[in-house]
Amino acid sequence: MASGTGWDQDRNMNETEKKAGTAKIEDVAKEASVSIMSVSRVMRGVEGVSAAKRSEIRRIARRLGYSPSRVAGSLAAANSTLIGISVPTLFEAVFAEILDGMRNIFNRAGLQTIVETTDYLESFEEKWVERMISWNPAGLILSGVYHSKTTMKRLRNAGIPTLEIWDHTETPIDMCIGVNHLSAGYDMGCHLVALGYRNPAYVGVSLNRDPRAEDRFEGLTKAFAEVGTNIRANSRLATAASFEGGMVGTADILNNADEQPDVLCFLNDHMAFGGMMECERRTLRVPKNIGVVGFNGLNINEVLPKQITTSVTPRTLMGATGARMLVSKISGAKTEQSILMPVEIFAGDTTRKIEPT
Amino acid sequence: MASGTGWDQDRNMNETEKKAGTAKIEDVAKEASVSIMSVSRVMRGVEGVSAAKRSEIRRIARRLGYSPSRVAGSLAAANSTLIGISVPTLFEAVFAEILDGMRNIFNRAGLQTIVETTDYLESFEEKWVERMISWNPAGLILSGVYHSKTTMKRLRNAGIPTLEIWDHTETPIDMCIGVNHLSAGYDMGCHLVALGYRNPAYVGVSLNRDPRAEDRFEGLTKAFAEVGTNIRANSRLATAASFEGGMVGTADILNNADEQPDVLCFLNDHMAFGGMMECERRTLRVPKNIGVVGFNGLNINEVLPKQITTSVTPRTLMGATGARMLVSKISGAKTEQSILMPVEIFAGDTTRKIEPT
DNA sequence: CTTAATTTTGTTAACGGTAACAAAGCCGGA
DNA sequence: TCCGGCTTTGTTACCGTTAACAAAATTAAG
Repeated sequence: MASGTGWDQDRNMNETEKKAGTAKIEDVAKEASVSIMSVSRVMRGVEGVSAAKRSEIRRIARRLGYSPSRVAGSLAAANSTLIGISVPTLFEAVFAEILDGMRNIFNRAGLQTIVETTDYLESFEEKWVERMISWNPAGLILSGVYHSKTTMKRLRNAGIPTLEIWDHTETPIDMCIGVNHLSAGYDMGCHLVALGYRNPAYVGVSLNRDPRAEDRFEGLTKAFAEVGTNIRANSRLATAASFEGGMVGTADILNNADEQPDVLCFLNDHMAFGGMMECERRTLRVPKNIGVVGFNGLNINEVLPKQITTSVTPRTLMGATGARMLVSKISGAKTEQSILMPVEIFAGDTTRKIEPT
Repeated sequence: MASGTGWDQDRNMNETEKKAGTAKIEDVAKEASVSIMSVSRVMRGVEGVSAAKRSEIRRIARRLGYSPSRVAGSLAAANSTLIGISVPTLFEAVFAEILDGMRNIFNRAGLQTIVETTDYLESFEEKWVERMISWNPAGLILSGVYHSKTTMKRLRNAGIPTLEIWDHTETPIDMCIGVNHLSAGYDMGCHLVALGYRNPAYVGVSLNRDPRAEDRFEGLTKAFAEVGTNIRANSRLATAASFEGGMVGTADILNNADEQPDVLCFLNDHMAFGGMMECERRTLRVPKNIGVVGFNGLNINEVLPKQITTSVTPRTLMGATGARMLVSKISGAKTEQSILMPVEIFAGDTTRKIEPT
């Protein structure tokens, strides 16, 4: 093969493999002495090439390390295999689970996903939408139903199949699947009221950060207001929805509240766990002396000796169903416009029936 | 504006906004009575357009809802703003944190990231690499240093800046930043040996699943072998590296081991926590009756009354540094080829000094 | 007022493919 | 042998943008 000199070796490689990754359809066509179209057909797996040529072209493409350019391809064919997905954060298992539910569906449909985090910033989401649109995606997925005006307008105009997930509205940009956070909060509130709790406190994060959490808080507030209690008066906002945030917020409340609360409601299960740890540290017994309530049904609950009372949301199913909706919309089928998923209250070991005082 | 009839309104919109999202550079150019190139220049923010035209073009582009096609753009300019990132899973906070560290760096550099999960499957990673290459990315990031042969060859040939992260090797495909899992395991093993533990057990997940965990186990094994103890004889493999997996594996060991272990080593902190819960359920006191050791420095540790002894890895910093390496390589600068990050042992409350028997 | 230098604007030819259509090759039947 | 129909192969014209260069307009200098 190579004659032995470095120069010849280089030259030889130049002919057969070149800079490899840079081989284009033309190189393959030349090497196989066929037209570019034949190569294109083989690479895309469409009919109309004789078996002999087909396998010959395949072999040469492999040898040259040819990889068809999706950039050129999707420009020419005006088709896209890209799904853009925006979530606020990947630290919340919620979104990891939603994404996990989507994965298989999109893979099977041959769609490529682009995941981006917005850190709960509308402005960031807006820029992301702009960037994504310029990639001509087959579909877009946004978290929640609150977006900037520009974002909404942009998406309505763009005519790209769009799915809003996790939150719910009857008037989505295009399609929507999620839970009703307001009623999730309200239902939990009613549950607590029914148990006899009358002196609740809330620990969350700064307002305007996570609108879903805000809605749940709103629901809780309403439920307690119906029995004449104002939970809002007794709330603390930590800087992060983390274990530690829950702990710090709880410490703050327990130190400073006029009257000791009989139940602590948290933005999510992470915070609830942190808060519960703080209670135990102070030898406040849960649920004997104080109740603890989270949100989401985090899987840490599986191993806790005292399972946290929480609202269980169907994350994986939501992801999978949402992905299916989007795929079917993309393929032109008629699709459900808006799906409301149920939230179930899990009555754990951190709340109990309270005797009326 | 609109004359009042539905038809006219439609017509009006047709002229000014069209199907909006579908406006192309040509439409803007026509509307502004300038050449396509002027519009292109304005949109890209390059010099050489008079202030008057510039703002006029901007206005019209906005009105028409014009969004430049990155697909066409990157084909023509042969430049790419895409960074492909592959991680095994998003359920491990490790990877979420690494990604978080990268985010700002890439954003600031104007690079778009595409995140994909491989579920620890080499075959999946291989397909992903193939797909990514066809998008002509500016750079690629893979998790770990173990990849299929095809993947390695493909990447070496493609000439795309590639970063391997989380694990470490002196012979990366291109660049590498991570920790040495083997010595992390070994160091923790030595730490435990020094504390006096001689009867360790291990709880992880099925072999060949997570090669990094495998390496750490190897290191642990070596450290204990040096004092004549075989930890491998006393190990359990759960199906998932979760809270529950840790609990189930622990129960299995405690039920079936010939001799009760004096310390339980876990694949990560999640499993360690689950295991600790199981110990407490059995009123086995930690660390009095049994030690518990995790890996990673999960942030749940911040709130636990007993902080888990663990190896702390610099995830966020690793992500940020890795992203910087890649960016600088992309921009043609000379770059470090391989960076080894330190792992620190955190001596928590779940291990103690053991008296020699 | 010229002329040169500089800035602004426009033209042409890619970028790497695909769609749509045209041409060529192959087959059996008349 | 010739014809029509089917399959295989090739040609041409884009897809929406940018690089490179050319032309026109403007400004500065003499």
